Amino acid sequence: MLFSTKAEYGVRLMVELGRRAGTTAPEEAEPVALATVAEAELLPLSYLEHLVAKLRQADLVSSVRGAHGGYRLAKPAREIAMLDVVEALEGPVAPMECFHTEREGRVLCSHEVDGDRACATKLLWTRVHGGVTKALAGTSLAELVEFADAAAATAALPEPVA
Amino acid sequence: MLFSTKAEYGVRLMVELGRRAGTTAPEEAEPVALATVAEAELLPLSYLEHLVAKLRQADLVSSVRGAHGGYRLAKPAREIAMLDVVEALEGPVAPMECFHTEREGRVLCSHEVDGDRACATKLLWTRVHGGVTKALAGTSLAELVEFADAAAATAALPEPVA
DNA sequence: ACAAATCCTAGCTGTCCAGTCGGAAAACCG
DNA sequence: CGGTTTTCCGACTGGACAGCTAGGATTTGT
Ligand code: FES
Ligand code: FES
Repeated sequence: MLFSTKAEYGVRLMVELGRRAGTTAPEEAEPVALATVAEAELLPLSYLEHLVAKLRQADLVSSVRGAHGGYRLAKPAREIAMLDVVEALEGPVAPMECFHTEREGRVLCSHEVDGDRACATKLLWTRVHGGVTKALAGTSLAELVEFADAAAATAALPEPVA
Repeated sequence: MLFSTKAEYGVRLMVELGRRAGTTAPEEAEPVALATVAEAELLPLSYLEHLVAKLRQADLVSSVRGAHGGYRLAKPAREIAMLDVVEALEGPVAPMECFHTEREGRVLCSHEVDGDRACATKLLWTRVHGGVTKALAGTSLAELVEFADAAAATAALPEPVA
């Protein structure tokens, strides 16, 4: 059980955009060309194009076309929940094929739709689903950006000789 | 992102074994033929054979060969954590390909192994992983069995005429 | 001996991930 | 203007893996 690289790459992309924007309001930040982040993160450019398209459709990034164009965050990093990012890339997050969350948090599973019998495993998948969404929804892009900046800062320190 | 049907079917199988055992100690319970649970849960028998093999290797069920043979739980349902069940079926649970949990809970990811740079997304996947494992480890088979029994009981009530 | 069951290995079919490719449209620059 | 840089869009592919199925060998009750 794992997320695909769509999520991995897409999250990287968002973090990179967040880092370049820094503290400036997203509207004023310079758009970043996709080739730049592809080089920085060592990811295939042509693949990133597909991912960023989904992020744009979800209104998480905005684009500027033409020369000197690129992408920037559509809203400040603190207001972007990673749940939205991941769902934009991978579709609705559910632990099982048969598991569909209704709008009001009500859970449906195939066995119940069929109506024949109560589903024994629903309790388990509901808990798992809750754990994942809670972790995802409770993490903002800003947190990851800070985390990445902090890691880069310590890495940039002159290596003490052993 | 989802678990495969291996987990779904396997959990069903375990619940079924737990229900048939009832409150009797697992050693004394009659072994249940796989064909029985296949019929009860409408699952392909030949596929279940593969799944139960993994559960047996993980010492979650024990088998009795020959006529009147079958499977039973290897220990009381209350002592079986669903995390073990799922991991036996799907392998180690990790949200990403690049994400490996060391024995002491330490987390390694490919970027760090390469040593070149700190991984920006590790924070996120660590939280997700924690959410999933917490949900899975905190749920025992006994809980699911009780849940299933309760649901079956209400369903068995005579349907009030509309 | 026979039947009922577990056990084991192999293979098959579709789906989807990960990535490539080619080219169109849009905007800037001289 | 024309050329360059970029986003944008669709189609295509190669491989991996999920989800079975088939066939048989082995063990054990009656
Ligand atoms: S049918 Fe899978 S959770 Fe109910
Ligand atoms: S490389 Fe994926 S979590 Fe670090």
